[in-house]
Amino acid sequence: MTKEPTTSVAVSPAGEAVPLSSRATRAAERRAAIVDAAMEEFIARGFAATRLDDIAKRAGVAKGTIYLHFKDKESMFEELVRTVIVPVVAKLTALPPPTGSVRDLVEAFASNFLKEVIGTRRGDLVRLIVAEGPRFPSVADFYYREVVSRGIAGMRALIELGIARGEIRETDLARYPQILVAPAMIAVIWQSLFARHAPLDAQDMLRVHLDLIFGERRTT
Amino acid sequence: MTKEPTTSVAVSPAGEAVPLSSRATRAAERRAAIVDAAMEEFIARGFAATRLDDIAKRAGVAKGTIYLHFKDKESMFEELVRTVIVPVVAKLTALPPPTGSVRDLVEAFASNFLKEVIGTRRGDLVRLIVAEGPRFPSVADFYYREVVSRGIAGMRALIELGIARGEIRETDLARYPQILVAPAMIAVIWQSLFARHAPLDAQDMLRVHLDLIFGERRTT
Amino acid sequence: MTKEPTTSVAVSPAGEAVPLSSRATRAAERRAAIVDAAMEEFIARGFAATRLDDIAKRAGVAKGTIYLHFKDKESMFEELVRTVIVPVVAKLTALPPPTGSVRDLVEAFASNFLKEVIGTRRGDLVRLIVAEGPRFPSVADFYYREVVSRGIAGMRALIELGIARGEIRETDLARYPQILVAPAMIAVIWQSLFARHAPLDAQDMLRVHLDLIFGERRTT
Amino acid sequence: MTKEPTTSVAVSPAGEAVPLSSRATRAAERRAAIVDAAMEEFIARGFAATRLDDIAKRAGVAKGTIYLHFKDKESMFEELVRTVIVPVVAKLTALPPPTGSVRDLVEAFASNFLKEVIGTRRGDLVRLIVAEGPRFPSVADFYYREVVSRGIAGMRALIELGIARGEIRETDLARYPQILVAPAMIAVIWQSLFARHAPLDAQDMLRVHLDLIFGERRTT
DNA sequence: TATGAATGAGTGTTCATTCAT
DNA sequence: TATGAATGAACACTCATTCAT
Repeated sequence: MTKEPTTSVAVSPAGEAVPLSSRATRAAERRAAIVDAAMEEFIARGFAATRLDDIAKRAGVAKGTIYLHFKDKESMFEELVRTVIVPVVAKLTALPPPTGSVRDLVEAFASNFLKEVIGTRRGDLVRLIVAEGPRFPSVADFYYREVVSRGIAGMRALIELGIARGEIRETDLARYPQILVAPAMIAVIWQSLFARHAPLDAQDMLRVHLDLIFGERRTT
Repeated sequence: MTKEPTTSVAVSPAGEAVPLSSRATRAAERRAAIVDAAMEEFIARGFAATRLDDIAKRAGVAKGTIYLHFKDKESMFEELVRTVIVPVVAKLTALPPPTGSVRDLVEAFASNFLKEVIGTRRGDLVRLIVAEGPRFPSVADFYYREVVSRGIAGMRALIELGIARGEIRETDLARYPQILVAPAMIAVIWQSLFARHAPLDAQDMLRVHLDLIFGERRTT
Repeated sequence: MTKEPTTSVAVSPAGEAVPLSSRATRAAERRAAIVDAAMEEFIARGFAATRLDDIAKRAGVAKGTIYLHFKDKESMFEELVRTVIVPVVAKLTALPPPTGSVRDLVEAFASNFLKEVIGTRRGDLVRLIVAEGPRFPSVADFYYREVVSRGIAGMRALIELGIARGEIRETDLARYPQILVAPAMIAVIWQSLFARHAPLDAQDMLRVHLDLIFGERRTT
Repeated sequence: MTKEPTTSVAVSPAGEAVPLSSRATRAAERRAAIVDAAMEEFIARGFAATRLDDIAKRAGVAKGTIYLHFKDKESMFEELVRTVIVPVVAKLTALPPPTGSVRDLVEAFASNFLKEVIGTRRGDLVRLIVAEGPRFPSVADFYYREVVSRGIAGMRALIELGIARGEIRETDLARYPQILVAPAMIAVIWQSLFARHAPLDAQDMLRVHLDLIFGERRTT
């Protein structure tokens, strides 16, 4: 994903293959390559310790090229987070059809989260935001506005639905949707930090947690 | 606490009047001042962005002095985390008398955690470790060994006791003590990142979470 | 003059209506636009601090276009000075008819100089040459050969005429025509540097200077 | 002058020679070395084209050392001009005893100027200020305030004295002391730019100029 | 032991120049 | 011919580390 940013369709300098990559396309590809590479590096080393040289090398572009797309290192970091988060938000907003039990909904959600976030680049991004948030208020703000507040609102709606339908007994839970997602967040962080000491079966843990909330065991 | 480290009469963790500071005492004081200052700076800026100059200034010592106590910046960071964590571990190990209900125990624990960690320097330390862990495996290792694994073990013991006594119904919880502490960890991180967007009543949230686990409401 | 260089109908130094701009005309226009823009920028910032980007933007051409007209930044600077200086030299050479007194001649000359040079772009060019001369020997050489030596020769001729006619008493002046033009040069530099501190009435100053040389007061 | 900035008294690592250079002295020496080196480089290349690396090398210090004495390149340039100009001002202010004729005074002054400025580093400094003044208003301001305005005032006083004593006929000259110094300034610039094309006998030229002002020839 | 001046490798950023389109 | 995206060498400035005092 990060390795081959240079050509989109044809490589042959001869010409037979149609050069489908317009100037704009090429530019977009380069930008994407830079974003990917930067993501990788920022996650691995944090903002301050990341060298633009390394990003450029990894992206397969010259250092100066970065400055055609981003004002400076800080803006790059900020825009990067935005760029990467937006599609996640999109998926998050694309709520699944409200059929079946609330538990099913939440479980589907959790399952998706497990697949898409925990142990992936996106999970590392969460850790990155936790790490750099205090030094990048704009990033923390953006993340709160776009992800956290929406996520909390969505969870709250689900919880209230669960309460209304009698699936959830603990009515106060609606005041703290954070509780619903806390184990998932912990799982994300755990995988980054302690996976090699004690691997965590995130899926099973989340199931137990849902049992706690929805009251009964599910036979998977 | 961090501002006046140069005093030669000293406070001493215990409290008796100190004999006017021997050479060794002076050295220990200086080291403590450096540790305090470094803690503050590392938390505020992260490892890479922290300047030894600033640490020295804040500690009231010359830059060179730091090198009389620590080999280099990395070692300082690693030892620092150890130094600061040890007393926390001590308290954590000093488990309270096993009288009363398990819920009472856990609640006392949570209350202590609220007071001692959330919204304090120590809470920030947790975030710091999350942030820098991947780049400082030794720190992550140490933290896992000294804090996390012990904490998990302790929680598991409590949970098993709760199950044995019939206070906790969800027997699988013993497999994932992380669930018990997840909301507390989330609260720590939340305060660092989103407090100004949406302040979180950590105490109330933890109570709701315990209601979930222990099944019934507590009248505070 | 510098703002709208892209016009395709053109002005042509002469004045006749231009035949809708041939390819060659277009090229000449572009080159002129670049020269104007470069002049402006070099004067404002000096050679080293001037960016080709800015010149291109001001000239309304792409950066690469500059390289179709000039080999590189240095050549551009050198050719630029030549290009701008040539018409000045032309005027200077077009000595006015030698009628009337020498003082009248010199005064006409000074008056022209005041109008055409002091406080104008051309005056700034003089300062630019003073500034960059040492780093651009070819420019200094060219300027000396085309402007200074001719000017000195011309002044000397005038002075000798003045001496022959008895208008100038100080015969040694012929050895140092620089003295004749010194106040004018100082006025040029003064306007660039100190005008806002203490504006200088160049015209009046030159009159006083001529009184000094020609011995009597002139009633303006 | 610029080459040996490192030790002030003794070199021998042995120790017999008294190490007269205190810490403060050493620092002052280093600063002086940097100032000298910077002066040399700025004069040779102008502000923008001068590399701190070269200044450091020439001064015999590490690049970082420069930043112990100056905030950045700009401040260095500004302070440099101040530092170098101040002693000149001092001499200028130390007006010679007002005995003898005004012409004698002015001639002494000119003679001193010839020796101390024309063809020396200080003369180049004047050219440097002319060159960089527009981009460093603070430098132009300082130069005007400390040198130009004082110089003009001093010259005017002399001229008025000359008029009062009947040595100077042209009473309007008092309004433009610039005329008095113009040839000297021109000489300074001429030496920097055109000396190799046509060397100028500045001393003789100034004498002719004074003849013009004071009316009669002096037998040297 | 403590200092802080000095060092110089390292990094973000700029900009003249090139070249595929 | 004209473009402007891409390049990468160059440069100002920083900061961990050393060491003479």
